[in-house]
Amino acid sequence: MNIQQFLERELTKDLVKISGKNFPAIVKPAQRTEFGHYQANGIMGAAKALKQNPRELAKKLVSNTQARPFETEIAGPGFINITLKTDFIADALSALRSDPLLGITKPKSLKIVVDYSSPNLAKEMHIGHLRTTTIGDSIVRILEYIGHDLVRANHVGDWGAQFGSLLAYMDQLTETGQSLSTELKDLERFYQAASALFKKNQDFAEKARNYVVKLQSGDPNCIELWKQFISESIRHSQVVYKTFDITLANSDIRAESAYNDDLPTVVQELASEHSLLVESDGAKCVFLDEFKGKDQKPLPAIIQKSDGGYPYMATDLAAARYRTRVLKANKVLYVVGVEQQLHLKQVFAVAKKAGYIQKDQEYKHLSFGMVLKEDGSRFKTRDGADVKLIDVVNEAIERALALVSKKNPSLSISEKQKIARVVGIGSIKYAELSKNRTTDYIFDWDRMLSFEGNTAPYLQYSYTRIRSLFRRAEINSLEGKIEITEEAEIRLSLKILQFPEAIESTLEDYQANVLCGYLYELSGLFNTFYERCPILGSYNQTSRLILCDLTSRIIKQGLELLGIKTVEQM
RNA sequence: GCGCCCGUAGCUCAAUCGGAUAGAGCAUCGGCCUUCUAAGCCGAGGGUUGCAGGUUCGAUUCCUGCCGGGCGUGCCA
Repeated sequence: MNIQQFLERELTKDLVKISGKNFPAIVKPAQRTEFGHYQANGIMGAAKALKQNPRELAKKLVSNTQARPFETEIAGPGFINITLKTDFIADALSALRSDPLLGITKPKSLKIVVDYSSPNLAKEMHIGHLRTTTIGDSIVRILEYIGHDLVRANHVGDWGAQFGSLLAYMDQLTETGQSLSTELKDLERFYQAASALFKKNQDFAEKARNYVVKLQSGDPNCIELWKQFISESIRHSQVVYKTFDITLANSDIRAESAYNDDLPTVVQELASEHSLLVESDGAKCVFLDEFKGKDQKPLPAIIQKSDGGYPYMATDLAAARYRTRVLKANKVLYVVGVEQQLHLKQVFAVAKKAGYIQKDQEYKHLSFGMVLKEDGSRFKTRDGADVKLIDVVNEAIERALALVSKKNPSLSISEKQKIARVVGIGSIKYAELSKNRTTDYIFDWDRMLSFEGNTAPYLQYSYTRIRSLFRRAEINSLEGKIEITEEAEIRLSLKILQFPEAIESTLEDYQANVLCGYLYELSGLFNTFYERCPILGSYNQTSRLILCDLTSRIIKQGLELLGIKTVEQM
């Protein structure tokens, strides 16, 4: 049950009754503890529209009480403060215990495509892929959890000019008798070596350009080399996904090249069926009024280049077409950097005109800011200075191992390693997810891998405290009345009951930091409760253990929705 | 030039889409481990929310103008 929605319904019903008009009660969680548990803010607005005194209106609303499970009180200019009765809270907690969804009401199931991670296979995954991969994976997990039908779309870049020099380099290595598999182990170095050759050696550059043509014309030898490179590169990224607990599987990959055969069709459909295509300077373009470039000139969406090649606009349109027609998606979410905003706007606009996006579908760009260095400058994409994602992950695990060894030296090596992995990976993901996704991200080892405060380890640690209690308690059933009396118990209980609200707010704009904030508050309230209220051996041990149990279930589930694991001790 | 985004405590970030006295963490300072894991808890200091106007009972939030920063702006992705 969503208490906020319950209160909203109840009070809005009453407000409509006394005002005769359809005013919402606007119920929100109380901002300060002295204001109770929730507050209704809609009375002031309603009173203004009715030209009435807000406090008078509030008085009517408050006195219009039948048997309500909450107390109301007028405050300030016309707020209504709402305090839930402890019986109500206890009953709601009881109901929650048997609910595998922890209070969430499943919405109507939709088919949702999430386009995320989508690395360029010509490069090794680097820190820039952290955001799309972590955010996308979390959104997928949350949407799936509440019952939607998810398609993970890993739209990897496996086509285009950058493969020319890679293939030429592969060819050259084979000719000189070097082991390809050895060289491909470090893709980043491989790419750098190839691009260095491209710059330095004119013959090589010529060969590379040749390879692009050969690749695009489907030359069998060339395709064979290409396939070898791609499968090696995919293997690399799957290792990163597995290490980093990302749910993307090989089968989630639908690469750019998968749309190759559709590209001429897209061009043809845009031209003949929709008359959208215009030739301009030799390129086939779609001009839409809403896009203006420099000097107010019309800005084209280039579908086919003057040399006959297809830019990613074409591929993205083909992908939209596929997602609509074949996948029949209700919703498509693109977890892509903010710098692609204009591009995606164009894709969506052209796709709508072409009927690749239907009126009842929602295509949405979930943008995120860039990864910056400490000095605020941008991580460059082609100078080879990018930090490999796998290195970040490994360093996090190392740091976590050092910390757990210090904090809990008595654990066995294998236990420490297991904990270090869970804590290290959790820290990186949480550092990313706990921030508003739309702002830029400053990459800082120390900050990212600090394990204090509002971090994954804090939540994971709270969880282990609870698990430790249950290990000590040695009980196998938790049957008994829930009795909450202490302030710390009430506040914790209320937060427990707000899990559905947290999930819903998170999904309003797909902001994982809302869920992070909720889990952090939950853990904080638990730790306060833990300090203030004795649990084992106390007069209401069972009731308190029930609170502990619910807290741990939510932390575990909530972290899982963020792609973060828990351990039993740390 | 034009379009979009951002500017909140020394630092990193919140503020549930207009609500009450702008909150956390880090850092600084002080207290709490012979009792359930101190990766914890309790407390203190720290703010003209870039600036100036406007809208209204009420603005970090909406509007206008400035200042500062970023990204994008026809054949890379």
